[in-house]
Amino acid sequence: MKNFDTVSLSFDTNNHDHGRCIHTAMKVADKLCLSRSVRLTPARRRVLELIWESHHPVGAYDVLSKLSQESGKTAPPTVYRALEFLMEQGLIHRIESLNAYVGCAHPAEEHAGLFLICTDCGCAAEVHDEAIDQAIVTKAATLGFRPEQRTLEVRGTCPDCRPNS
Amino acid sequence: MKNFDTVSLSFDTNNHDHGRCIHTAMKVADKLCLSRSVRLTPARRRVLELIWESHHPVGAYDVLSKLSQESGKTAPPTVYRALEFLMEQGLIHRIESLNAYVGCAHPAEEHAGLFLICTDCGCAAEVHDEAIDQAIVTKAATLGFRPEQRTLEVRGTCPDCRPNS
DNA sequence: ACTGTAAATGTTATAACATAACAATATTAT
DNA sequence: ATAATATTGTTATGTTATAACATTTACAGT
Repeated sequence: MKNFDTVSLSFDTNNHDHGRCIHTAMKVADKLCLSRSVRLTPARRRVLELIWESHHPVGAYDVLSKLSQESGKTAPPTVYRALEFLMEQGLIHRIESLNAYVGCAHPAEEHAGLFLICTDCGCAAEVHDEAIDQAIVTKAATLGFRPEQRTLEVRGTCPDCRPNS
Repeated sequence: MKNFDTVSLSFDTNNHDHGRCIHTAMKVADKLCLSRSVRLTPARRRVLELIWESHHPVGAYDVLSKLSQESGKTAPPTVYRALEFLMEQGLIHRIESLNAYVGCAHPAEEHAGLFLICTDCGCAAEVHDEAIDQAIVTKAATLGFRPEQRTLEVRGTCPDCRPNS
């Protein structure tokens, strides 16, 4: 049921308490970095917050321009380094089909996610499904392929954007 | 068994008769375009051939430079237009995680593929699996999400590159 | 507290990927 | 032949990402 909750939150961008959403994400990030003895520096932390400002995947240059607005001239490497760190720590995911980044709702757990991306409102929900994982692993094994990392992005229409039918 | 054959071909880049591979792909493309009354012009055809030169996904600018070598100065839009056309016709697929393009082995059929990409040799095999398709569709339905298009790319090690274990 | 080392950040430049806009040419249907 | 449409050429620019090297900051050991 937990996954479903996550998804509900993600899709329901107008009605959920997103401030709380961000707050929780940041607390989890703080705790996680502390426990791993890696440094969630102010710059990295701010980038994470900016990404969490919505459930829409955010481009690196969007982050960059916000950063520039609030902290004066900032160069791309600043953002990309922060993104790289956050990805390594599992705090964000990259949406390959959008060249954009989105906060991860449960960074502590190892996971291979599935992103449902609404082409109407632009929101992206990260969900998990054992049956999908299993099917992919099985298929790969059949072919003698050893999977290491994966990208699964589904574009379509989310429940909030769908004319009720 | 057909999928397995396809995959074997794709992974077995050194041993299969790739000339034949290309030849078949081009014939299918010709036939398909004819049947659809769309024009596989020389430029488009050549781009398709270049992409089929290997089972490795090819970047747009790789295609561009080959085209420039053989036909004199060529500009990016030439390549991107051809790629767009070939994608529309299902003759190639885009690998989002690599910003690269790869030939489609069965362009006539509607399909949502899965790409197994070897991080060692760089080859990409397109496979299909009913169980995976089903699991994704089911999950989406459960969440009220209407899927329209999807990207599924698995990076890992292919059988040819794996130390026999 | 001092200092050497490693980590992080700043800075400049450029690479890599992609499209907008408009002109010219080729194809097709009539 | 000609008008309408599709394709290609051309120039410029937009977007995404990284290389390379300088500087600053944090931290561990003394």
